[in-house]
Amino acid sequence: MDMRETPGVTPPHPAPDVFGHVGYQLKRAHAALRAAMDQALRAHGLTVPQYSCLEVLAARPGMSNADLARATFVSRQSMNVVLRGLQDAGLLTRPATVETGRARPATLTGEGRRRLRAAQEAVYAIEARLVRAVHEDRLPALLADLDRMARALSD
Amino acid sequence: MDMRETPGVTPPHPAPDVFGHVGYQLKRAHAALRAAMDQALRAHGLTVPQYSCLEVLAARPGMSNADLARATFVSRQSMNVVLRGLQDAGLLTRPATVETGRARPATLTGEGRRRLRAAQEAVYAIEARLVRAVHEDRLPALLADLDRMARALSD
DNA sequence: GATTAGATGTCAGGACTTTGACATACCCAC
DNA sequence: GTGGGTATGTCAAAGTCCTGACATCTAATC
Repeated sequence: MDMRETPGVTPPHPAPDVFGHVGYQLKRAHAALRAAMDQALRAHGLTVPQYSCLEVLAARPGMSNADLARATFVSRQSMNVVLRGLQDAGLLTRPATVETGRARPATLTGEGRRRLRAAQEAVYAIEARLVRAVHEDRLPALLADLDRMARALSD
Repeated sequence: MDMRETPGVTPPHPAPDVFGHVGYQLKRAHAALRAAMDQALRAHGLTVPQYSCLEVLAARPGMSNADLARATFVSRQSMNVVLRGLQDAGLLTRPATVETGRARPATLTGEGRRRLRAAQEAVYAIEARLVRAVHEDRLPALLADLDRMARALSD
């Protein structure tokens, strides 16, 4: 057994130090993705939260503020200002009033779809680099592992 | 071939929508990890950047402000305020002056090591949940994929 | 030795995000 | 119907982080 001068907490798996932990590598990959997306989207006049909102909204039209916040992993308040900005820019519309409940469904405008399509060209190039980086046979396994990790921490 | 009503950009791999993209699942897993760590560290009076700084510093004593910023994926300015806070709390020390260059090496104090060890107990429990979530035979492959993705976006 | 480039620490300003709080609206048991 | 629980939208305040900028220090180049 390991008899070095480590009276500390034993890590849950064999790793020489923090840099070998799953959490650290997850953070590192996410930081790289965030930086790449930030730079790519700057040319299109969009921030990452704005793009995420448009992308999710294109896949699931009619989502409410709270729905979008959960789907993009930010607070309702943050998504609220994002929606305001996109609405003022004419990229999406929300009914001023709604017959039942408080949730106002948001839908993309034509201009919103156009801007999203232009931005997707840049972002999908990044996604393609991610996909090429992993061995293509292992891509489904990677997606499954990410999903299981996320759900393991959410219960 | 796919003949649905999609005149948009074709995604780089088969996924019904955004939620199947690698980038999205990466973001989701990271958000779950961040939330879990935030909650776990609150009991120990540490923020995630503070804990990251202590953890990295324990693995590589004597790192400078810029070194720590790069290792924890924040700006030098953010790391500077983190170091100030930890220094004021007596968890690490930096020499006021240095014989050569501007970089002041930071080292943990005894109290810093004690606080880190206490916090590690909580954080390593989260890391253990991550490790259990993935099939243990695939853990090395997962770490390799995360590493390759991060490096693929950093060149 | 002077100069240029690169790296570091720090300050000021602004942008973004979160926490806390409150009012409104639905749903379900009773 | 009524009360409790839950979900939503929004406001205010605080915290966090980043971009831009500048001075300092080293090392390489001429």
